[in-house]
Amino acid sequence: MTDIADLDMETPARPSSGKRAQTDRVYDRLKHMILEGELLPGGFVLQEELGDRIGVSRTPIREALIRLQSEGLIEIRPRHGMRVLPVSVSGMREIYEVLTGLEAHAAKIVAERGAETATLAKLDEAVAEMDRALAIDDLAAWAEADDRFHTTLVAATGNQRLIDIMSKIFDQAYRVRKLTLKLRPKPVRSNAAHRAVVEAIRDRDQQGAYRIHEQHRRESGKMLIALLEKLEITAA
Amino acid sequence: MTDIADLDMETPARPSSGKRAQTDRVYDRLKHMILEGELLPGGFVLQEELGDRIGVSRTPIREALIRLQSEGLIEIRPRHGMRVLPVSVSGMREIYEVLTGLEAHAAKIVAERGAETATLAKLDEAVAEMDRALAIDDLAAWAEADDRFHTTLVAATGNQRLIDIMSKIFDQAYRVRKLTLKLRPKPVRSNAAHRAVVEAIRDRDQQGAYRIHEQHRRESGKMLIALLEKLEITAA
DNA sequence: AGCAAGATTAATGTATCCATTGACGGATAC
DNA sequence: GTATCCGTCAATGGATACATTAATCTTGCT
Repeated sequence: MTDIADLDMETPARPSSGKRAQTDRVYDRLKHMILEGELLPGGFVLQEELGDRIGVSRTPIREALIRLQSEGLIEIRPRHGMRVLPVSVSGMREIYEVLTGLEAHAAKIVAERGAETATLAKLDEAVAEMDRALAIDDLAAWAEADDRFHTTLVAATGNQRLIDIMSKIFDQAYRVRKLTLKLRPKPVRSNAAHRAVVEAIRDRDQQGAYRIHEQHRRESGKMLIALLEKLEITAA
Repeated sequence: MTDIADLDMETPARPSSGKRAQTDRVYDRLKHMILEGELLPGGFVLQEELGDRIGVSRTPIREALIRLQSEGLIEIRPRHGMRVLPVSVSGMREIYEVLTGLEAHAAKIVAERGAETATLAKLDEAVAEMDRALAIDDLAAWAEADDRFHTTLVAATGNQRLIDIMSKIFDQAYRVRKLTLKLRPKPVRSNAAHRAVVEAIRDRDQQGAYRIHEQHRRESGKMLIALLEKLEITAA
């Protein structure tokens, strides 16, 4: 019964355009609302209210909520509705631990296998952009380039499962990172670390890539946690 | 609006017993069927058929399927039903890459923070059990102890997100591991590696714990992949 | 015979309906 | 005044009904 042709389909392609089901649009919409802070943590919201707000019945709402819950963005509580989960300081610590381990591992893998020139170029470009942005104090641009760097690095492993996991973790951290962007010290050392990682990858230096990236993530994680503790920011 | 009391609830406790919703039971049931091979990869199964088989309407089926899909166990294809995803060789490679990176990182974290004596005892006990099982060629018992070792190690980090991610990855690998258990060479070196990891943790030797565990996972991954390639096993 | 366009059908996605159940408030007993 | 019990009610979980739509089959044409 197992068709040999099935093998290539192991990661089903989700049609990103064209006719999308209502559930998917609701999911995207809600996720956007959560990430961008239109829907804040704390209060419970009823399914019906969400339905009214988005203009759809409870069914697609429920299905979208199930997905969001399994991704750790919301909590569904039987007779209270759903609420956006706050990300506590300890939650952020968890997130950074995973981030550190997985990204450093990704750097090692990429260094081991060697990266395409196109990938290296993308990484270089991201670092250059970070420098540029930092020079003119454009934090938003810096953050964008930083994201791109990390995303490119992870994508370069070609490991879809790894990519998916990282993406979910990123989403969980998104709000906090956005909030703290303006408050954190200027990320000067960050750029140097990124550059060094690219170099290690280029040199096929597995251990170096791993060590440098791990160190970098660990430090920026520590910085962020310290910042959060100082600010007593608990939710974003 | 953000209640300070919310912080502790960040990881909502799922009531594991008591009144459970039908959706949850369907989810458990389906997951069990998939993991234990009662529902094989390859063929598409319609929602209605599942409903009939389990004795429930399509609604809870759909909701359970959404969860299973987001966990990477099945694929839902609009007019064909759902099918259990086969785990290809390359899929297994992905899984082991993640496993390797995360577990080694977990070992490092535990070594860094130091483990409770209870945890160390559990790990010791698991290793002892593995030895015992190996001596009498009881592969099932060995596998069970091996699982327990890895689960305990990851749990010892106390990082719920890490634990959840690992659990999902484990589930994905479950069928293949079960299939190959009888076919793989006797895991003699495995036990030694496990023992060494526990020692490193006991000595608070971060780097050692990381290096040994990474090496171990990497090797057993390679062995498994080679085995799969030889057998041309593509789905479980 | 082979192929294309249209009709048919079956499975889904969504809406709606209904029964269940847990939260809340008020009344009562202490 | 306080705590407890019970009744009410609202929100949910689940079943059902319905519209949509893509896959398949038919049929006619070349």
